[in-house]
Amino acid sequence: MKSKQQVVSEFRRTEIVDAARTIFARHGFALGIMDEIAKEAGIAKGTIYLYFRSKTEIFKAVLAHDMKTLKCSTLERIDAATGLRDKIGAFILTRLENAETRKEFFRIMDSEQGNLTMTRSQYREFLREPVLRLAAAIEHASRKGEIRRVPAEKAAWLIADVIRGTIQRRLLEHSETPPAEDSRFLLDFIWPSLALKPDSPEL
Amino acid sequence: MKSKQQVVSEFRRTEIVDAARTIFARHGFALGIMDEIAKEAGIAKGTIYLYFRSKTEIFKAVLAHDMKTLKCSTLERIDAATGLRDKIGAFILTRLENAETRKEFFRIMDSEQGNLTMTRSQYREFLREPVLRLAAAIEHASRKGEIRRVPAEKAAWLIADVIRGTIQRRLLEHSETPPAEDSRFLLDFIWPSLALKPDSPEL
Amino acid sequence: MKSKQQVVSEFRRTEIVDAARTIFARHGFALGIMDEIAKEAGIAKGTIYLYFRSKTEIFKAVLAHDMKTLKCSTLERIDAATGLRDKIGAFILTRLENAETRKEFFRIMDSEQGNLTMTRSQYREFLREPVLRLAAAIEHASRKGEIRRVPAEKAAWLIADVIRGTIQRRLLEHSETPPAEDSRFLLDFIWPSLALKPDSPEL
Amino acid sequence: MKSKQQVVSEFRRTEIVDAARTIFARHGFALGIMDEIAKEAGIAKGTIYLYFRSKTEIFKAVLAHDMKTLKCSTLERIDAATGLRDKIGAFILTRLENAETRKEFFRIMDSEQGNLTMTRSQYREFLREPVLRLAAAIEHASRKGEIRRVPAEKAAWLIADVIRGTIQRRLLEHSETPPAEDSRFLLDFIWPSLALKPDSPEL
DNA sequence: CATGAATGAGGTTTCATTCAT
DNA sequence: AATGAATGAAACCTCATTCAT
Repeated sequence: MKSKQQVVSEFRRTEIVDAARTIFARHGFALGIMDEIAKEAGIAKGTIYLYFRSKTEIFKAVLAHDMKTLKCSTLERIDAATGLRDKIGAFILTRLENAETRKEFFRIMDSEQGNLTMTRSQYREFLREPVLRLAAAIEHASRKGEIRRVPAEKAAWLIADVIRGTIQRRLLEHSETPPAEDSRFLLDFIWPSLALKPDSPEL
Repeated sequence: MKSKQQVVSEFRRTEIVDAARTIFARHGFALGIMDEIAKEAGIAKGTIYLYFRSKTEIFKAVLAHDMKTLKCSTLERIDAATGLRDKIGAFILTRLENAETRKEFFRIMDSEQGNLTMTRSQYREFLREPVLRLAAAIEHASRKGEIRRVPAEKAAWLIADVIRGTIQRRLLEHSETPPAEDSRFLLDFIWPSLALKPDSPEL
Repeated sequence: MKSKQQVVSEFRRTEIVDAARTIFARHGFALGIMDEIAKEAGIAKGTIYLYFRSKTEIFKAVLAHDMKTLKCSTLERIDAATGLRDKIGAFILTRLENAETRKEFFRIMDSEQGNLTMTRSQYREFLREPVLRLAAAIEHASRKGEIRRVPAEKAAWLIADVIRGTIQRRLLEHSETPPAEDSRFLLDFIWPSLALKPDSPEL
Repeated sequence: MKSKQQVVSEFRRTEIVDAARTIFARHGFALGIMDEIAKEAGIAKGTIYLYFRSKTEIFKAVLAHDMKTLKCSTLERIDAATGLRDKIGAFILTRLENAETRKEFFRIMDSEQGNLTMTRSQYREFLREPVLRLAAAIEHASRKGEIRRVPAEKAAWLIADVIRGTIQRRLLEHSETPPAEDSRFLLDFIWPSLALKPDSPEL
């Protein structure tokens, strides 16, 4: 049971993280200024330091929070789907939708990598779990002879790659295409690489 | 015919660009300090300013130079190949090999974004030409009935996506796998998405 | 009604302007360094930038403030005097006294020029108003036949010139002569140039 | 007898001093850059240091040269004139004409004072001699009863003051009035302050 | 003699972090 | 707990001076 203290504290942290995400998405880490984050959060600059030790700490918190959220929702929807094709579809769609609702996070992930010692590998880590979940499903289907024999993990990463590329293009071009449409296209395009026979309709 | 002056000057610029590439790859733009670049280049800080007006100018020079180099080599090898499958293979292999020899450039491209007014979109631009060249080949084959009917440009971008993902994984995992091997795998994996029939029964 | 904030802020600005005046008077604009101004003001260098955007901004503030003060006091005392001779006397005395209490400002005005886009002409502007006020009085007396017919504005500027020269000599020689004495001498010397008859006593 | 060496060396020094005068007049001492001086002189930057030890040295040379030239011409013309009124007229006219032909020097003298330890007092020194020569003439006339009894040196400085002010106004307003005209006006205006009786009834 | 590329001390400005209120 | 003024380390850039050619 949380004390009132904790609730308030938790709330402040969330406020700050939200503000920071906006600012970092806009300017990147180095050019995202504490003053701006404070203003965005509607609090004083000094207050931030009551909740976070440093700018880097906030940055990590932003990523950690978003990654956790996104990872969970992705895993859930993969698990909820039955059959490999649907699981892959769920993976794709979830990621595209998430990118839609959390553009800022994706913009950050797109831009800050390698600078802060962890970001890039942390991102990989965050993606790894859903990807491995997908890989497991591929492996399973592969063994049961439902699809071709493919290196499951590699295949799963490639699927993740095309999703990521698609997301980037959507962000870049301010695409209005519904996620579901891009999702369907991706699935149809990729599926023949896994399927035993050309069972996908002509594109 | 270049004068000795020009040769030396050209050489200095190259030295600086090389040093800057290393530093920017290591720390990103904002955190890559001029002092460090100078030290890496083995010259004094002030000297840099004899050849470049500002830090941003250097950054642009790094990207412009590498992009041009990479773009040209990619286009050449695509054109040299005959047949769609080989062209795609050439595209993949060239990119993987380039990433091998120019790791630093890829690390930069992976990490810097739209803060510097251009980077991200400039990168897109640099990739666009080879991708469109590939798309043209796909379109051609598609019309001649040699492959499935697919939206050529989209397909080409997806191919670029899996390559990019593979490159990143290679960089991240300090992979020792020869580019040719990863290249072959990618091609085999992607090809069924384009082929009329499953022509690579065993992977 | 000013808030406490505003009072403090106002006070800081004044402190900085005062320190800057001292430093600029000592070394001029280009050679007056921010570090020194900060030290003179007894604050950290960064603090200055909370109150002024740039070094140039501070310089302008120094001049604007002093000019306004000096101009107002001069105009007031000219207006307060009755009769041309007394008005001229008021002009001279006020300027000499001001130079006494604001030596630093005069040292700056003496040394900085049109580099800073404005200074010199701004100075002219600042002097112009009192001088024109004096010119009006001369013109008036001239038309009423109280003095010789002279080009009023030119005459007023010449009076300003001898005052300026006297001020400079006083500053340079660290003169101990009371302003009133120099003032009386100047007035007696100049007056025959305006008077109808040689009515001034032998010097 | 000068050797060829010395002649050439002398020539180079003059070239540099001329260039420096132009640049210092344009930007002041601190903002007058060696590169610019070199370019103006049409030689390489390094060459300057074969003839002058430092930037300050050049500045001093500029002033010293111009002051000497101007001082000599002024003294000569004062001496050449006979009678106090003509001597004063000669002083005024010479200064106005010099200001015309050596605008740059006057612009420097107007702007750099007090920064470089010497300038201001050096300037005073340069003016002092002609002024004292004038003072001597005034003193002489005063004793002989040709003019009022006035403190000769003070009076001479005041005359120098109105000249200086006039020069500044001419420079500032890019005045097209011939020096002779301004000179005549000044003399007519000042003379009554010295004359025994109002001898110039019409101005 | 002449050059101009190279140097690096030193200047202005920014901004993460602290601390008195 | 919250504030935001103050701090000062560090970044970018300039330019007087040197020195190898």
